[in-house]
Amino acid sequence: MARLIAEKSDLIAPLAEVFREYGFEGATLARISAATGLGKGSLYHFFPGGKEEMAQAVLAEIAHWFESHIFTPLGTTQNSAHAIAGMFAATAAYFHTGQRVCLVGVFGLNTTRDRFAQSIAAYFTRWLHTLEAALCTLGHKPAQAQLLACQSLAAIQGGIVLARALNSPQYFEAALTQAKAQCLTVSPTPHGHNNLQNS
Amino acid sequence: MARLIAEKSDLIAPLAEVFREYGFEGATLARISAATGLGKGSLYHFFPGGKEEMAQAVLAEIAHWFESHIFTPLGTTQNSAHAIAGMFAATAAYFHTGQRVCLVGVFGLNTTRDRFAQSIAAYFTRWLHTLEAALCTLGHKPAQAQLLACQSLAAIQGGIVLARALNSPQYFEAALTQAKAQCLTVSPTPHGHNNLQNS
DNA sequence: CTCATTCTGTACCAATAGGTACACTTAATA
DNA sequence: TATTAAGTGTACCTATTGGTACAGAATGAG
Repeated sequence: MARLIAEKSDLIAPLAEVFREYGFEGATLARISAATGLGKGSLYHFFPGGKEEMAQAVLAEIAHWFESHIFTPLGTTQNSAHAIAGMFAATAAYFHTGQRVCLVGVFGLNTTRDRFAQSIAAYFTRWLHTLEAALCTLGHKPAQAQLLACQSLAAIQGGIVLARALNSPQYFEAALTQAKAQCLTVSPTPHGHNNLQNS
Repeated sequence: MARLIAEKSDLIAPLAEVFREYGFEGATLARISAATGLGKGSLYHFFPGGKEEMAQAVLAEIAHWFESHIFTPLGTTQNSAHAIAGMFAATAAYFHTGQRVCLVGVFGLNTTRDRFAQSIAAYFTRWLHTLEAALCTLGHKPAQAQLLACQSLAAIQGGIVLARALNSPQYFEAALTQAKAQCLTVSPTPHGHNNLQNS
């Protein structure tokens, strides 16, 4: 069997950058071709379904990355304060402090949402629920945990919007520190199972 | 002088909706034509500069709307608690509780930003500074006011992303109530000029 | 070396993109 | 009612769009 000259997995990263920069409609095959260094022939060899299949592959890769780098650590790290702080740190790194756009969020904002509704919804619900569970473990009341998780994801996404719009990462950081502080400050702990002992 | 059959001002609203739904690149002249009910001839009569001029006109109208409905009230309303609460309410109404996208934010997320960088930056800086001033008037310390303003705008923008992605306004509301509560809860007021007297 | 498979470049396609040219209609004014 | 400017529809232009077809190059297995 012939060795693969170009690996499909090597294409995901440049593909993702093109979709991020130009959106789904603006990501023309010419731009994709330039970013990957591959002609249409190769592109359609790897992705017979065209742009739609390319975007699906990118979304799948993103889902996989977040699963192993964000969601799993968030759900398994013993010290939940560490887990949550780690999530904020990993997120800030992934999004280049807001200078790099969230592809899933961007796809959700225009009609591209209709094509990828399932992947988009899955991404955010998974994140929301994992964070919520970690917040409960930390000692937040369930209702409060739900609210904090929602607020935190909004801060991340909104921080990206502001940082991009004003072309400065400081706005991402400002939005994030507030959310992070609120997550890690557990209320007067009436009966919650607080485990801040060794953070 | 002949009366205008179609008024330029009547075109802004449908134009804005097309740009919101499809983004700048996805807003084709065919879609614009369908949304406005005007053919290319009329469109280019009103906007000789084409799509770019249309988008600029929409951004200008948005800037004007926010100036009179959000920024001016925020800066002039005597009771600053009322002013800030009013801003949140007006914002939620404008964005249809997160179901309607912020065109300025969306434009900032992809390469469209480069075309309209000035309008985009002006929109957010104006909002940021006006809110910051109102928060100071309320009694927040300057540094805290700056942080809260940034956090609030991030909550709004992030709330839109979540509400769109998950197709439910509840996420917008969740993100907003937290931010609003923090803005209106002024810290133990050591020497700040708090004016919550008749809210 | 041979061969089957994988990969790639080129040529091609119909459809649509944004934009222009211009003759035509509409309608307020004088 | 004639004039004049504003507004409109249609035809047309070139460039680019996503996508297909396919011959040929690369490559490891036998």
